[in-house]
Amino acid sequence: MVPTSTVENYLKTILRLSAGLEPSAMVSPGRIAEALDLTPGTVTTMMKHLDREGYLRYQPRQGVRLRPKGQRAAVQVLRRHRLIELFLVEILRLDWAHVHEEAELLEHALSDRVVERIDEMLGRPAYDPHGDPIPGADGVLREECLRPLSDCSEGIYELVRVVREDPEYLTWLRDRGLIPGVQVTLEMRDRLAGILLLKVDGEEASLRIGEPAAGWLRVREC
Amino acid sequence: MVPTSTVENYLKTILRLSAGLEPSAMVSPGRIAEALDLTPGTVTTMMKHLDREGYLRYQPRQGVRLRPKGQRAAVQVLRRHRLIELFLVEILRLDWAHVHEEAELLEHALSDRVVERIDEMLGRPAYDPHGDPIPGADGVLREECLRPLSDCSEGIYELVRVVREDPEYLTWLRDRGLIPGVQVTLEMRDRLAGILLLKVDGEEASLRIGEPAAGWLRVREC
DNA sequence: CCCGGTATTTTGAGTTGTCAAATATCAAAA
DNA sequence: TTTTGATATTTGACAACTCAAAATACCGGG
Repeated sequence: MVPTSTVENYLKTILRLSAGLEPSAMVSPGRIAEALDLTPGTVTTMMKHLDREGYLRYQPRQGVRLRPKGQRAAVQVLRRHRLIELFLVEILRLDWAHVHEEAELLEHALSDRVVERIDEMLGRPAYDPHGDPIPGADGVLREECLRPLSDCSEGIYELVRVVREDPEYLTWLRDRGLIPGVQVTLEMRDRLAGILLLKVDGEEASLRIGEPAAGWLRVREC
Repeated sequence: MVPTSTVENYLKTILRLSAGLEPSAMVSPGRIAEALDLTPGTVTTMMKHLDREGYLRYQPRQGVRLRPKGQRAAVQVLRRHRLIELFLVEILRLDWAHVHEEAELLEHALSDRVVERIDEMLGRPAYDPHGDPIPGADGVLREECLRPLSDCSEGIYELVRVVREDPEYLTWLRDRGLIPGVQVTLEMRDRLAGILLLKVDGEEASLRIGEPAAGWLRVREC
């Protein structure tokens, strides 16, 4: 009855892959295989299984769409994952560059009881250390429309979210004050060179950052 | 290279089963099967596997003895388990009656990094909430010789350890102030009836407890 | 010294999750 | 329309872990 951690990982990945798409859109097996680093055949097999179990709708050669049961399960995993990340940073004082990997393991091992205590202890937080929203215990996952900094024109923005887990990248960001909540000024951009010139609030010097690296940063207009 | 959580559970169980025995003693497959709730055949298969992997010495129809590699691995699991239990009680304020079950899951999912932070945060504790010693990071597991309260004669003792995980029993103990560190006076015992009369430090009334229930309590002479 | 009961091992099979490689499908280009 | 290339599915296999039940070994009493 209770999904295995393998199943949880599939569901979580499908949820992530379908974020932003219209609800009717299907996720292709290939993208799932890619995301989980599995062979396509493995994914096909599992999709049939998850369909039989009622987690999702699998239509051969079309793809897959979460059903309510799968959606609920996936959101709960996401909730655990993000609460754990915040817990590791806030309470255990772990480096934010590494908490994703840790949470990846722990998200399958924490009981509801422990998750509830953590949630309470952290004061029912709304965002994890990367700025991702933490779903409530009721399973409501609200999405915000944020813009990649790489799509913005000159102006003042609030850095809301970082959508990349790579520890080296995260360390680089933190060393330059680029953490969620900080105010950044996009002073100038050179579209031909693909470089942005930023002023990070609280930092001395301006900062040059390439378009790909700016693309992982999601901002809100101030 | 890294043991699966299944293997960790076998090793942990073998360590527990060989605690108190002389180091040359072998643990029988039957007892392992019993402890892990598996069929004997399953255990035989696994013992051969663990022998091949160098975790232990398996002698057919004799039993099994941990080798250094298996001993180390088992002690590390024990360390994780006990640190987690204490962490859950001290930091997360979970009920001590339930932390064993939680730790049983988490002990396989925590990285060394997290364990180290927890250890530090708790101030390098020596004992878990049940009074079991927590092995150091170096893998040293010291054993103390404690007496079951059911073997003691009238006198004053310190309750050091509770060697049973059953939540109902633990709740019952706590409600009567019987937690590790408390001083208890064995006022009288009725060997024929199999009942002990206790005075728990800080409690009003004396307490009657049966021999089996007293047998799970380990004490040190005051 | 054999005999019966208990503990252990063997055997054959099932489950879950995975891969490699052969095969099938489909849409877009030719 | 036919071909082609990308994507998806099928097939056969394997590794880890487990069980049920048959076969075997061991031990103590008669």
